[in-house]
Amino acid sequence: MRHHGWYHGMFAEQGYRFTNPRRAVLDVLNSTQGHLSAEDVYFEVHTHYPSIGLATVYRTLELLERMGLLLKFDFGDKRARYELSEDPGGSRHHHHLVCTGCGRIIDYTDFVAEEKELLKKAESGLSKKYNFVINNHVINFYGRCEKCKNE
Amino acid sequence: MRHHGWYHGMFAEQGYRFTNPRRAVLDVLNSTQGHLSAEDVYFEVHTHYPSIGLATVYRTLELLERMGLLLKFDFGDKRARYELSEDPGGSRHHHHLVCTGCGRIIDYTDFVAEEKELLKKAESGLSKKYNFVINNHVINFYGRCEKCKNE
DNA sequence: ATATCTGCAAAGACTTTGCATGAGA
DNA sequence: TCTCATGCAAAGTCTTTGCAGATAT
Repeated sequence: MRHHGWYHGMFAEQGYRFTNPRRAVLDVLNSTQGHLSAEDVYFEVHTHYPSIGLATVYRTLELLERMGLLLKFDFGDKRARYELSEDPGGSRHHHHLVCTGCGRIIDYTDFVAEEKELLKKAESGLSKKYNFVINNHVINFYGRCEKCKNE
Repeated sequence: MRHHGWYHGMFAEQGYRFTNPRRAVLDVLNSTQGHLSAEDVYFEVHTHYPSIGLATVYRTLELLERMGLLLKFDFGDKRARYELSEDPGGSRHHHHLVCTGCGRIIDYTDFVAEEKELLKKAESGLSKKYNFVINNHVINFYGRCEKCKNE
């Protein structure tokens, strides 16, 4: 996990300040496992720092996303979900199974090797063909979990 | 392209009525190429049938999605995007390249074979392991198109 | 010192819903 | 006929923004 000093430098380099609200949001993201909504983060932050407002949480999440530290997902319910980004190959890199019944999200790390190979191929081919620089990708599977499959 | 009779039967089977607004929405979806927002559909429908309201468009899109005729996407701007669903292997099956600069969406059909193989493998493996029935998947690439890459 | 950041409340954007009227089977 | 669908406007939900006061460097 990354430490405050590392973040501090990262922010400073890009002309941003490493403030308490930002530290608090990062601590939550680091200590909780993924797919948190903005409100989830807000509640969690709020238990430790009640003075931090929801708008600041949104602004911080947006900043972290711009800095490339955070990924923003949409799983089909209405709210955006966030998790710290990790390179494919990193130990926490994963994709998602989304239950359209109850909204449950399952992380999986299977087939990472095959995925990586395909993605590498696709990324280079597509960026050449369309003169498009690819920064990121999303793979989601949608379906019904064991609790919801019989509805 | 599917014709009105086919749709009529499809609706009737499931206890729905094949009404003018629904016909109009389907005509728009069939005659325009993908990733339309609800408002896009509304404007298009509206030129031919000014009496049809936005709420009905939303309700129709939601119904079509439930019927499995329509796919709903979120490309990271705020609004949902819709396109008629097509089985992998169908001639119009494709995935998307999304420009995070200008929002442009490029359809591509490359690497479909490799994708299909991986997806088949992943779907069967994951559904077994997690006892999860997979109905659908999304693969998106995010990056910068040639116009936006130098910003 | 001073440019950036924050909290609050208000505004914004997209989508959903209630209800009386209208239309398909 | 009688249930389902529609139109309109109002309400809902998540997210963004304006601005005065606070904070990091």
